[in-house]
Amino acid sequence: EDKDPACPSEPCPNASAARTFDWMKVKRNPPKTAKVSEYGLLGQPNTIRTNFTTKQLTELEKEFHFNKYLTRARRVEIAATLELNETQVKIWFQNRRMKQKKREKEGLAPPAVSRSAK
Amino acid sequence: VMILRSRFLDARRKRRNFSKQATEVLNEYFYSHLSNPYPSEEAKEELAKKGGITVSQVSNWFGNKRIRYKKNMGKFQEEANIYAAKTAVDATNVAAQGNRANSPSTP
DNA sequence: GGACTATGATTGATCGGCCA
DNA sequence: GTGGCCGATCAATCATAGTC
Repeated sequence: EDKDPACPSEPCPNASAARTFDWMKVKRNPPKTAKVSEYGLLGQPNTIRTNFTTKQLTELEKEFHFNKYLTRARRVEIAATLELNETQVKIWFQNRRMKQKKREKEGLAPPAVSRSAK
Repeated sequence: VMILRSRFLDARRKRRNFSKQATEVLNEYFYSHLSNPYPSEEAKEELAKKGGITVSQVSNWFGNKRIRYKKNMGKFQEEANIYAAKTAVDATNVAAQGNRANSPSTP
């Protein structure tokens, strides 16, 4: 493949910059949320970010309120009930914890019941 | 299927663009560290302070900026040239070079 | 008055590092 | 070696602000 030397010797359209640094080439592997056999044929169900339903999110949120961390058993249970991977449930809790932390750090007002219309 | 995309009342509803000052500060850092636009936690705090925004907002800004920049570098050329002239601090050796000015916590 | 673009925020998922 | 968590980041998308 080529590297696109940017402009080692070749003059760039503009006098300055426009170089391509490593961070600009970073490519993330596509999500492996594949769920083979679900549709019998691929087509393209896999890949792409999963869209959690309101119901799933509600249940996850409810569980989170009860326990910030999951046990293996509980995770399996929830995954089955909500029709999600164990990994998805695990990741959801991880992200949720980070979100909680973020809100506590800045928000100062983490929780609570929704203040009627601001 | 109901496509319940109704993110019912997200927080991102009422969004306000940053002040010119904030944008200025962020862009200056971004383009003067174009080789590695990943500010440290300390740097983010300082940028937040200078721009009058939160650290999270600084993080969001850099996240969006990096993605959008690399997605369409051409579109940012003009902007890049403008800020490139302002400050030139090639980041190749920034790591070895301490921070600028004074900082609350002693390095 | 409504496309059409710019931009800040959210979020499922990835990457690298750490630890038991 | 294996697996979960953390912190940071990516990448796609959402919803609004701004422009014409």
